[in-house]
Amino acid sequence: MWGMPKVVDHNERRTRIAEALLRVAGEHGLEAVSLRHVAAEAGVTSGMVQHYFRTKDEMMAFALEVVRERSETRIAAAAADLGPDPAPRRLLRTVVAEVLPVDEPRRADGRVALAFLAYTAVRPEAAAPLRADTAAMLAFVAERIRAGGPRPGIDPDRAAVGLLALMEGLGVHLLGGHYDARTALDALDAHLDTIFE
Amino acid sequence: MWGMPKVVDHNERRTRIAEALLRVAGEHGLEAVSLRHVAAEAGVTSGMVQHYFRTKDEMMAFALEVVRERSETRIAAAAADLGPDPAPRRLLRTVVAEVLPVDEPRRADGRVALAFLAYTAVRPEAAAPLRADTAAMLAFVAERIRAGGPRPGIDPDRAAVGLLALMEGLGVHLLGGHYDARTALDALDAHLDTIFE
DNA sequence: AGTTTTGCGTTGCGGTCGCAACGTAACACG
DNA sequence: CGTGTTACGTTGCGACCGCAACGCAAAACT
Repeated sequence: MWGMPKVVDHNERRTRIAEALLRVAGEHGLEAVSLRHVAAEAGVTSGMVQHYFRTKDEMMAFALEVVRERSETRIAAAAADLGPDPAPRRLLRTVVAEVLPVDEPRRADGRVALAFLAYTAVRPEAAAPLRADTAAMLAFVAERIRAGGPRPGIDPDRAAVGLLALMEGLGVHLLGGHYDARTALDALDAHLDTIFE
Repeated sequence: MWGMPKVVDHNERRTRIAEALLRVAGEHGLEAVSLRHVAAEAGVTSGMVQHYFRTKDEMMAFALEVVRERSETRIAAAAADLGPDPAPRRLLRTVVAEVLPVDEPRRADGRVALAFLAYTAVRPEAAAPLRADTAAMLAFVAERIRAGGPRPGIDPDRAAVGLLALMEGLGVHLLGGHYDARTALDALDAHLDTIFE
């Protein structure tokens, strides 16, 4: 990345702007996301935002990408904290619990994710990366279930679908304040009990 | 065109406008919901919309109420179709499957519900009715599980949380096109297998 | 040194937004 | 028959929107 008139990490600026977008979206929803608003949150001029994103849709798509990478990183870190070769059940429980919106930072991320979910539901062309993400997670979870000695009669692929759906649903309900973190975690553990011995 | 200038069913008009709002939201998301747009969809002037809803927030809140009542009606109808005293497991499976976005009309409703979920996540003051709704469902499901002879070791309240979360998650994933209806229904049945004999 | 390229700010245009204000027509009621 | 009330329609204002256009400074290349 050499030889450009000004030495600026293009991608880093885009990321910084996208993070401002995510902050705005986490607080007031995606409908509050405008070029000027995001620019103000990022502490730059709206002209600069337009310099790094030719269109708003482009900015949105990039922000969605940032969200995905961020949660991927977070999950990987949580998994790494368990040390090498953790027991599958413990791994899955840790990863899922890590994503659940149980404290404010995680709730903010959850609100952003929910907003983008509704966003992609109406713009199918932007939903592809999310689909790929879930497919990867599905394969990973199924593999871990297989490796963890599931109860007899448990189909790992089916169980993976169930576990991820449970995670999503618990997240949504937690965000809505329908019950507290303990209730959600208890339900998670009870579900894991039905998969593993 | 008959004489009605004075004698008008206030609530019926509000509902008709709200339904137009839901159609707009289902197609283009909540951010496309504006007074003029909703008015056009409803085939009335924007002035009339303002006559029935003093503010946009008021219109939103009413529309949310309509969504809730509508799904409540739909669920009750599905339950009634099973005749008197249906087996709890069959009841629960029918009700949950009824709500899953497996065909276009249900997908449209699902998109609306998802949009409002993201909406209330950022406007906590509008989330109360949703919370009450889930609480009622939770109680109903737990009671049905209790009545259906759950497997030993199953706590009905915990299981109710799990089942409703699974339903929510399967719905979201179906909306995103992450897998097809059969996969979701298989996961649902597998989950019910872990609750009942 | 001069040219080019890039980074970034400023301005403003056409459009849409929520909403208040006002006008009007048809009824209800005295 | 006049008066108030309800049910709309119309207009327009101030704010905000995305985005194009243009200007300019500074760094890189020749």
